[in-house]
Amino acid sequence: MSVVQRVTVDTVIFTIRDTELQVLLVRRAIPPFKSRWAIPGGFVLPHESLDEAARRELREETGVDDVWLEQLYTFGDLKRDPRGRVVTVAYFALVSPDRAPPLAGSDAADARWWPAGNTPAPLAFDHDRILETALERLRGKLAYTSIGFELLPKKFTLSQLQHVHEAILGEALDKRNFRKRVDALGVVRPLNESVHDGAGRPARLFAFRRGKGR
Amino acid sequence: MSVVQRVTVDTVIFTIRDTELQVLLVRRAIPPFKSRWAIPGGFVLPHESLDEAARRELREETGVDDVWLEQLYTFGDLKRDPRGRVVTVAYFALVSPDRAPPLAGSDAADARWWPAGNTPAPLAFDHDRILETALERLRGKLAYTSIGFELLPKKFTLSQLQHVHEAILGEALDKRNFRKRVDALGVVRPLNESVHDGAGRPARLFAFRRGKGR
DNA sequence: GACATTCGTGTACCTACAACACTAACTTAG
DNA sequence: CTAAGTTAGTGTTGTAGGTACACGAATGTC
Repeated sequence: MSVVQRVTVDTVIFTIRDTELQVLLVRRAIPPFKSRWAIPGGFVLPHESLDEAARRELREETGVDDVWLEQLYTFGDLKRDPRGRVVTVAYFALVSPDRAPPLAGSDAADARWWPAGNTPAPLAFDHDRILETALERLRGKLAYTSIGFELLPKKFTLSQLQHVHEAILGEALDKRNFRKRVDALGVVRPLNESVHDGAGRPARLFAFRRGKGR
Repeated sequence: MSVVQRVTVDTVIFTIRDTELQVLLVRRAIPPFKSRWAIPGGFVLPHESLDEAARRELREETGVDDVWLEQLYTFGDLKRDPRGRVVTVAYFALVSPDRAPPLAGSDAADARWWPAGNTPAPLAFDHDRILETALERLRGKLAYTSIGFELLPKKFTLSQLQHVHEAILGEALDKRNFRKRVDALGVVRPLNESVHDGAGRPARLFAFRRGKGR
């Protein structure tokens, strides 16, 4: 059979750090695009499904597992890789900051978190486009799903949740309207605990009421 | 390089026939799944992008080009093909009934349109799942895009447009509310023509105001 | 010309979203 | 210990969009 292709998975890994949406990038050590930053990824091995390959990559880069992982889009332009055609199945992952490693990266020495809106462009390959696609999807799903909770620890305050939404959407939200909407969704459960970080009144902790996943 | 895979594109081709959403299937002439019905598709050739491969398949099956074509999802489970792993990038296409060939199929002798909700299950491979995914996407996009127009000729009546939506959603819609919504969208332009098919009052014809594409 | 068929139109209710400001609980500085 | 600073928490009102609902108009058929 001669119609074979090289197939990779690339995973856009998001987290929240410093009340900001950040993305994990690795610096390429070898050509092509040597020393440019790239979305972590690698070849799909013969014995694993696409989802398994994405999960393996994620584990290798961050050490975490059991996080939100979703297929994004498949890119297969002829000239996206100068070495010849490589089809890449892009995924995106959401890692809560309490599980995300501070500096990340076990194998790639040069790996770090970058603000999602301020990456060291241009990235390698067509990765700017992949990142842009991931951001669009993330923003789109925020409105009509509970995906925002994936970026928070199990216990969180409503202000933290609001900051996540604001970081992703890039705009300020009204506190009362936000809390009203969250309440109407019925997906959070108040706990009998508070936290007090720094100044101000202590905040009630909440937990996500899982419908499925996580 | 040993990490290579077989990659195919499969295209779910929709049209409207007899005021019903229908899908084009081909009957397999060879194993595996010999004589089972399947979504048309084929291998991606080395010199073409994924989009080009999908467009070529569509042209080969239906003879049409220049129709709505959108990438759906990529399926790469290990056992979706008994011969070994084949990654398939699924697309879906919307063909208006005035361009869709009545019986369709140039190369595959056994090709025909089936009601989308009543296909000869089980289909070959994981094609039932692919079809289901395509239907979900189509229903989802109907609400917030102008995708419904892709399934109509250039000139159409509002009743026809409503029938398209009802066929896809599988439920009856209120005529006045539907027209109000279409009018509010501002994407149709009334023509100074009417059609009269069979009985009843003649219907005004409308045209789609293209914002992009088609 | 009576009947069947499809086209075309408006109003009232209700629900979801947007705008908007103050009090509560705690820490820090003086 | 008191005043000032900081973050948490809470309701109401207006508006826009969605849903429910019924009849006259234009044509063909018997």
